[in-house]
Amino acid sequence: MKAGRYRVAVDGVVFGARPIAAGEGRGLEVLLIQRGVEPYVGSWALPGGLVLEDESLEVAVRRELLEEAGVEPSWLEQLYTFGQPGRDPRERTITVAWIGLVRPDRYPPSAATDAADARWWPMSKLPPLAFDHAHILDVARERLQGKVRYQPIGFDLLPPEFTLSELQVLYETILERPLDKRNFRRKIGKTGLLLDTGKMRTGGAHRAPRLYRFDRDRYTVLEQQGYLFEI
Amino acid sequence: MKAGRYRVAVDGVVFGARPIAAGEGRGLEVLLIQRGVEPYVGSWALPGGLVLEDESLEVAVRRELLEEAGVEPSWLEQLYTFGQPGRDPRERTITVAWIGLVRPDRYPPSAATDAADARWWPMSKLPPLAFDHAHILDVARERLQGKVRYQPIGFDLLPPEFTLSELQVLYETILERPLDKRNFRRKIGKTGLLLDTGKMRTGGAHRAPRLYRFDRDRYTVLEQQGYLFEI
DNA sequence: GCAAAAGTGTTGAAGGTACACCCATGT
DNA sequence: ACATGGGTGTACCTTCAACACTTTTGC
Repeated sequence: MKAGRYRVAVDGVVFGARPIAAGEGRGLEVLLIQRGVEPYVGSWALPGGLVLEDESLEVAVRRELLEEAGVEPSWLEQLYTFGQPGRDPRERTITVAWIGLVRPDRYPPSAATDAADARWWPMSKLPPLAFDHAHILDVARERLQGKVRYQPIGFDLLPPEFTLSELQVLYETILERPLDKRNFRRKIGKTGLLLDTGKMRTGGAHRAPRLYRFDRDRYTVLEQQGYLFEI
Repeated sequence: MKAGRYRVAVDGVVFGARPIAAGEGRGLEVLLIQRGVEPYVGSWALPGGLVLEDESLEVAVRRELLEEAGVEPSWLEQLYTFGQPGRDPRERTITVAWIGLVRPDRYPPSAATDAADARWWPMSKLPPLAFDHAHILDVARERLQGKVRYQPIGFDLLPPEFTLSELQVLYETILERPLDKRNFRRKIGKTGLLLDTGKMRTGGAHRAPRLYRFDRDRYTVLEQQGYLFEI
């Protein structure tokens, strides 16, 4: 047994969620592409591909996500590296998996992009996945649930302006448990990271809710001062 | 620019700590090896090496740690993958870094092993490191500080039987801040994960402290029930 | 007997959880 | 007018932080 050189790939687990009416429970979605080549031709898979010679891992995954699925995640971080021999039937391939979030206003569901075979799948109704991608996706879901509680990444899943109910439903969706409305609002309010735009969302069937905006600049400042976001 | 095959390595950041008398403050230590070949010959580096053709990443890092430094970590998890082009001056090498803990009773400091050029270095007085290993070590230190608070891995740094003061000093060392003795004892006690051995450590210069043992089996059970350890 | 570490409880502050009603709007 | 989601405050309980003295042992 000797050391060799192996193919090195990156895969991106990109989650998205559209502004969902409370109660509707559309749920979290993940971006998958349909494979056009062997192996697993026709199967759905995480977008990704081989790392080019002069690019970093992060540049590689961003390039692949843009080429294959037309998305540019507003948040992206390395998830885990999967390197089990045999995970790719052709040849040993080590893949560095990344986890990312995409705002729906940047990537409308089922929109026409050059990636005709990319689409969002609800996490509750996934197709069979190629390679060990089901496992990777599972690791990603757990990481997202942990991460969202102490880093304000939920905002990367919402349009720039959103209502408190939308934010709450999003957190409930990710955490897979209900949250108390009044406690949630108090907690979010106390962070001081929400800006009241003064605007209302009109046109809904009921009382018009206030629209808020995430104060990203303020978070950057607070973060450097050691501030800990927590929900 | 095209995709190629790259060298894939694993590196282990192994932390250790000997039972330290309170106040002595010996601090956390990390295991380094002195390089015998170019590049960076004579420099200190993290133990590690290339992944063999039929081994998983975890097997590879365990093998390298045993071969190069003679240690078998009682806790080990993947840290991060570093793949910046140019991080190895010879040829592009992607390294999957791991973080581990070793109990001192398994690996006496400066003991003679077949790894003559391996030794513990105090985190406060590190030598210059080869490659980007200083950066990797920094990432590992932060991860350890975060991890130790909500996973009972501190016990992997102590001998099987230890005193509460030793445990507290260990936590203070890792977290780099003092802890209140009474609050610490209450918190640790409430987890129900410590077994009183009934024994005392005699031979010390002062009042003999009780010896405790970590109840690993009980933790395994509690963990599966969703129990969250927290200090 | 003294120096040094072991061991032990209480109190006040803060934060978390549970809970119910009125308000505004569109149909 | 009614159905639906928007929006608000309080009381209780749990948890966290701060704090000082007695006990045991070796020298």
